[in-house]
Amino acid sequence: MTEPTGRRERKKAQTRQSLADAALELFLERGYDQVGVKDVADRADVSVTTLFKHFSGKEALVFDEDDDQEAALVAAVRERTPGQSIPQALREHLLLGQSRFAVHAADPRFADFTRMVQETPALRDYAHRMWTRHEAALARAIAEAVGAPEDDVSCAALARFALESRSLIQRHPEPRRAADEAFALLEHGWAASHPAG
Amino acid sequence: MTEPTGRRERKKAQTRQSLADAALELFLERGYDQVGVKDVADRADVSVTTLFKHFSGKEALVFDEDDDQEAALVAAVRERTPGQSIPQALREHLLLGQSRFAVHAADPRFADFTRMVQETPALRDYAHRMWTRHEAALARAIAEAVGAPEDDVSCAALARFALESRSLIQRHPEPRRAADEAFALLEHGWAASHPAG
DNA sequence: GCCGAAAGTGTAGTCGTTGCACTTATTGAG
DNA sequence: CTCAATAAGTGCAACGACTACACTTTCGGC
Repeated sequence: MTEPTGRRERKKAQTRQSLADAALELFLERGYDQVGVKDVADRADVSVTTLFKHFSGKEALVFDEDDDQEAALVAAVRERTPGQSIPQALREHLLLGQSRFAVHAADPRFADFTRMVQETPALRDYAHRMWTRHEAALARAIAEAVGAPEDDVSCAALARFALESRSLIQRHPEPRRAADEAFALLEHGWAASHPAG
Repeated sequence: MTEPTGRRERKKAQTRQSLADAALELFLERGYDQVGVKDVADRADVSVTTLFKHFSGKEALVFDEDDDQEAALVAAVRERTPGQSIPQALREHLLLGQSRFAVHAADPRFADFTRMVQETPALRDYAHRMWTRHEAALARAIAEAVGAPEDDVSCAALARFALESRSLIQRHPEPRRAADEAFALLEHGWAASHPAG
């Protein structure tokens, strides 16, 4: 699967990993804002210049570059089980990620990590950005799925709202229930549950 | 109405205004990223230190601190015309701001300004932040209006989605139509307009 | 008139980030 | 095997946003 890479690429990957590890340790130890990129580079025994050759910025040190998240999102729409609505498919996709989450939730390291991300504005924002980056692709996928024009506003809105739901769900103590409510709103509308106003 | 200010406060306001003016001119002239805070301070004939006593950061130089936007948002929900739904009230509130927009759209200066904001990531993000900052207050207002618990997820979701709609609407060539579609989705749900998926 | 508060100044510093010129190691081709 | 191209890594100097500090000036209330 992950094959015959030369010594060069191996060393490169190793350096990258050292940096990521050093960053995570230090950030968890002292807190993100209390750690300088110099500290991270030092612990990884690497120069600051090298650090920035591997990561686009300080925040990127703690997030994996997941190029396939976009593909997974699009697939969730395109290959949803027949008869299932798009909002429902997206809700399930989100909960899947959420549960992959819960698996590791036992590991206290992981819990501390997500806590730190949520409490550090720079990291919170960065994570949100990485996630909502796929809005355009998702909007296109939805439009294609229902045969709407590529720039249809409803589709763009659904894409935006669905992606925004993630942080809504994540900060809730009971993610599944939160997801159900948020996506019920998207699916059936405000009027359905609040006829009064 | 807003008078009896001493010479002190007048000078302070004047300094602030000089800075805002200098910043706007320079940013429109050369582009946001091509201008340093030093340049702005120099043109306003003020030290950099003073600049930061008046503005929390470089981005804040071009935005008015509107403390009443939150109040207006809450009022739009609380004092909506009887029989009007909350999403509709919010749609109208957004379009009102949008039209106050259109009034000035004739001024080419203003058009250039908004173009610059949309094209400069730092400013786009800052504006978005300033706007969505009122999410919690809006969510509370909605919850109160329908008699739901203060932390109700549907209300929080509606607040988030309504606020997010703004940028969706703003980037659309036909704002009114975009607003209608986005808020129709919120009001009646995806299923209402897309029974197929 | 006096005194404290508040506006403004200059300097020096931190921190993230980049550019540059350089060394070193790996690789592929002849 | 050799050599040159390439890419990783280094150290230094710099830039730009921003802050801390110690200081001067200027109002405004008593």
